[in-house]
Amino acid sequence: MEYSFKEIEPRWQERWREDKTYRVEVDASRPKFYVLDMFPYPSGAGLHVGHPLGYIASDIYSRYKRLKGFNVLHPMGYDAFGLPAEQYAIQTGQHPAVTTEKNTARYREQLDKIGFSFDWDREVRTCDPAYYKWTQWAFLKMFAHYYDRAAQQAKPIEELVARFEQNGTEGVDAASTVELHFTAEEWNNKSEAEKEQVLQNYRLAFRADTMVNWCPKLGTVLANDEVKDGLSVRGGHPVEQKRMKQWLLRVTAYAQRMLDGLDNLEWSDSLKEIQRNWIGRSVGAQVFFDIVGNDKKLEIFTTRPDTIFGVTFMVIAPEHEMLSELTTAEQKEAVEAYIAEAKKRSERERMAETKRVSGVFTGSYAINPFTGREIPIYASDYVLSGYGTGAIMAVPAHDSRDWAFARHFGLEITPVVEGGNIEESSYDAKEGKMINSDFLTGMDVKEAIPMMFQEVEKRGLGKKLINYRLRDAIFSRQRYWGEPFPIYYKEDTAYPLAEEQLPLELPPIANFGPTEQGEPPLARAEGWCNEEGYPFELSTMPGFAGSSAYFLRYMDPKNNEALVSREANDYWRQVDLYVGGIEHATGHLMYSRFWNMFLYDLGYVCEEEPFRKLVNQGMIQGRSNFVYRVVGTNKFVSLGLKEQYETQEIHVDVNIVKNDILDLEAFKQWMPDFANAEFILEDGKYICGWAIEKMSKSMYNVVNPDYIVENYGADTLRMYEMFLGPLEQSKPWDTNGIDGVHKFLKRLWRLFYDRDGKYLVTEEQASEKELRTLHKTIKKVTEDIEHFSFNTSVAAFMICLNELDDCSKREILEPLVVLLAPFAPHICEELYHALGHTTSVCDATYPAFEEKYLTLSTFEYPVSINGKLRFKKEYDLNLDPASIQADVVNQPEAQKWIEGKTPKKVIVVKGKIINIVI
RNA sequence: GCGGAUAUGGUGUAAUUGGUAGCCACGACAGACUUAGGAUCUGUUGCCUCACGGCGUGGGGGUUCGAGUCCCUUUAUCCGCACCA
Repeated sequence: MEYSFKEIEPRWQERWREDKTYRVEVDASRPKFYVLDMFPYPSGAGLHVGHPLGYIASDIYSRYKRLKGFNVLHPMGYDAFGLPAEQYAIQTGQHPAVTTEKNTARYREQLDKIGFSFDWDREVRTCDPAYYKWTQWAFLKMFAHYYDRAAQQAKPIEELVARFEQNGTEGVDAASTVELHFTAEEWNNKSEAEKEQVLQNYRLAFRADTMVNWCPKLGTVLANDEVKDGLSVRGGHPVEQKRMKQWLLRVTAYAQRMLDGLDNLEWSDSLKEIQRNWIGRSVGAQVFFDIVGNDKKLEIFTTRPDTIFGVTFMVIAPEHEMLSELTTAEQKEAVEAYIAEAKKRSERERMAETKRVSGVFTGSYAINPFTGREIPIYASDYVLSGYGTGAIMAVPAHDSRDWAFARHFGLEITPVVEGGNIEESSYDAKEGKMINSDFLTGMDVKEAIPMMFQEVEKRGLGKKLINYRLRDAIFSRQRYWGEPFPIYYKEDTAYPLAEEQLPLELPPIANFGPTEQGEPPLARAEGWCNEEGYPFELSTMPGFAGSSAYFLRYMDPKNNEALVSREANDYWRQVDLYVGGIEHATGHLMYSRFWNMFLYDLGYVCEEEPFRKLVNQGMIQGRSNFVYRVVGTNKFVSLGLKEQYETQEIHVDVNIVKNDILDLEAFKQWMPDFANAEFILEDGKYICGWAIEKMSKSMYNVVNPDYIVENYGADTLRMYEMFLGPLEQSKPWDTNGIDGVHKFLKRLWRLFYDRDGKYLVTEEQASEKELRTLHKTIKKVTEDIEHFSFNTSVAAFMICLNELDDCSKREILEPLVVLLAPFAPHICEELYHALGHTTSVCDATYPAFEEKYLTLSTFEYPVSINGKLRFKKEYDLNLDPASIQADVVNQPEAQKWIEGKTPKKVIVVKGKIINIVI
């Protein structure tokens, strides 16, 4: 009987579905473990072989934990709102819900074939009203709260209103868009709309008129993490800066907590570093500079207050609100020309030309508060309006950008720190002795910085301040296929829906593009207003809204009363292991931490951080194959001979190439153009060229998991994906090599059944050697799983089989099958039952290794003498190292090399003699 | 420019964490069984050399009895951030 995966795998998948083998419930008697995958966006292209990599790893870990006695929550769902379905809808008129449903079914079919242990009863879809009710609910909560910085916590907005009514802004320390000051009287005299206007400055979900990333091609605004190099991440369309009124989430309120929280997470250092950079904390000083002939002061932010004696000019951003006021009559024309030019340049150009120096003198002067000198104020786009105060004090001697600017405009460069050669470049390092700096002169930079923080405060010039690069997240999209905002408008004032009115369902429309007036598609919806006729918000929520709390919903997916019940949350708490791509570092992984912290502040969840341990699987790249057409003919020349001809390189479908050898018949049938192809072969074969590229349809290098399952089985696919290399490393998919893993499973099968289907397993006692092999394997595999080193654990199974040498003893095979079950569940389930069990291998007991089998016997070790002699001898581990030394020295073999001399030194490491020095 | 990661046979990789470099596979070569093989099994396979032996973990240097592993330096590739004051 042959190993027939085609028969075995569907049979067990069916059985698992019927028996609900993977259903999981709260069970206080057992320890819990929560393993989560990043849920997929169901795209029309279906899964390729790279998508399941992380899912397979997490599935192995889930199954392993289950065998170890944990109650494992391992759910799956779909991130179903999104751009591609909507773009498709605009082109075809087909409703995104229909496309999404179709794609989801296809995904499910593909996932099922791989044999995952998901509890599908807990499936969530972000586009399901019963699900997005809770996305809208969280939004309403954010709308109804502000962030109290003193208490480091979100609090109800009513508490803030009460404080305003009592004392105005006096004593209020709240996260806000701009710092406001008013008295209780002023507050109480405001109209309802005016009060709301003020509150928008504090709400955690708020509407503001800000500079946003506007993508004209997509017709929507985008968050910072959705833009890269001035292009939209989805589609690669140009993005411009535009002032618009948009909904935002005040994620900046949580900047410090998100930064601090990283320290206690088991995430990779590189991922933590990306988040730290994205938050971008910097400690500096706010300093106010007097302006000549103006009562107002110019506020700047600097991290180098120590260099203040070297300030020779000031620079403000072209968008700075004081620019027109600072511009003198003589400079008006030049400044306006500069602003006009700066506006014309796209964000992309501006970023590409960072070396270009441009700017304009405003005509005004500021006064250096320490030297009393008058210094010119310039405007330049190298100063960003969005960071700090949009104004800087320029220290050309110690900042390379200021240096370039000073050189360009012929401004003075005064060194204040010793070091470097300021004729050639600025000296930016934060080390050295201070010079030309009055009372700082002679000090070290490291002493001068804290000294100046004090001095600035003492003189009333400003104060120490912490700045973050993190921006509030733009939360509205001018799109259809997303969660509607539970918001309606009276005049221009936003009002929340009552919780009881949720979910506010997406209305049906027929045309999915923006209106002629440029309004979002929801403007086309009939009766898109509340009972009183007040219109609802026309934008919808962004993609990250639905994925920000889905891990909580899995804990209690059918609850209609709460996002997650207290009972379920208290049990499952947080995700113990999260597996997914690093591309979500500054998007989803930031937003869901924010979202979770907010719910934590409100007492809805019991853990501040959502994901305790996170593993980033690497990307699977494609491995493309090429054929070489002789130019102007229909002849194709094999790789080794192509230098003799003038050839054209053509991508060929990797599925008709094996081990880089082209299947000639399949090639002829592949495309009509090649039906009459002729070949110039080498050794009777056509050898293709290859290259590592992104896996994509246009490169014909997409390998479909169904294809692998069809030809080798799910168990082979699972093991081969793990065998390919370390989980976290990016690597190309190469179907060559899959035979090795497949052969392993066939050999395992052979230990149970011979060719004629005769059952071979015996009750015979295992030998010492066999037991050693088994226990060595258990130890190795267990350790490797714990370290997510699945490639080496697969190798360990292969070594085990090599060493076992056709052993068909139950004593060995039964533990082995359980050990292998997380990797190859179908065949192991089959073999486990063949051993006489009637329950699932998922409920077996994980085999423990016994140390005695590993340590009882003697072991081999090497000895080298002066790096020359190498010989082996077996010793008992329990022997005293000293006696081993004596023994080795006295051995004739060793003596021959020592040649009668007394060794100077015998080096023993962990009871092993490593070297003898004569 | 700043930050992070990686570099080992023809290929994917491994290395008890400072201790015989190349485990486990793929591929290749040879053989066995076969009508046949893209099945199965056995053997060989880092490089140079008939061999003895020598060389070998991107390059150069260092620490050490001993370095793929630690330190310095350099090159290449990938990733993240990018006028962040």
